[in-house]
Amino acid sequence: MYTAASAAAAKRRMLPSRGGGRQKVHRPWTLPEVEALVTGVGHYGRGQWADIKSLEQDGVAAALESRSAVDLKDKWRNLLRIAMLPVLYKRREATEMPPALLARVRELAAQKGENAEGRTRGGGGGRESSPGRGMDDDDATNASEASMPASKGARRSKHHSPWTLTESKALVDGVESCAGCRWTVIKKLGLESLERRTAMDLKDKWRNLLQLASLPQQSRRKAETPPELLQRVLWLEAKYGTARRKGRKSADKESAK
DNA sequence: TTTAGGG
DNA sequence: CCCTAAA
Repeated sequence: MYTAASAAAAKRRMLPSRGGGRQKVHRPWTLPEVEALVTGVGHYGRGQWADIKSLEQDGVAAALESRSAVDLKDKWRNLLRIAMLPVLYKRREATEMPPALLARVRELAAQKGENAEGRTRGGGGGRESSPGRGMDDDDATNASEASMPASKGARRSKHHSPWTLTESKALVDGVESCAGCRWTVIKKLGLESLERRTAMDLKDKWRNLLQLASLPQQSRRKAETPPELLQRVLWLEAKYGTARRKGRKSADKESAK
């Protein structure tokens, strides 16, 4: 909270040897900087902070030269709060922020959660055309999409692979029913929820679930993944994990348990 | 290395 | 702004 934040700030402030240069001492954002940030988000969308920082167009890169990608991310978050809950920032920067700019922020924020990337992995003819992914296909409001370079979709090999709880559950179900078989086999079970995930994705996710399940709840980020599911992960891993690594069917494990 | 969130 | 889990 504030105590921790201020404490960290104080600690930071007193540390004499902050090294060779930047002192990182609260540098209020100037209007030009904020405008550059907004322009950047308008071009690449939220995220892509590194790209925005390098955007030469309109002098965005120049204006944000002294700000790191993380700074951009933090500032955007603050701008969003100011734009969405003005009442909570009455006598602050909000008053110095041009209403039109805040309106633009809200506009960009409403720009939908961006287009989901097209996972193209492995060579096994992954067709994944995503038939019914549509939760809400309202793209009619993509007014500024035209100004956005096709940079999202082409260079989306990394970053973001938001697994939904439904997918995670499906994965656990798959592991359970497959009893120690390979990920490629689980993939072939044809679970609808796992349509857009490759065998490697399943492996990676399972690894993450395992890590999550192994961490003390105190260390867990949010409460996204239900403890019950994580519990099942631990149980299934203990039961079939070894078998999977050895490439066996573990028919004996069944009774051994 | 970069991004997302909590601190 | 910092710290750090995730990817």
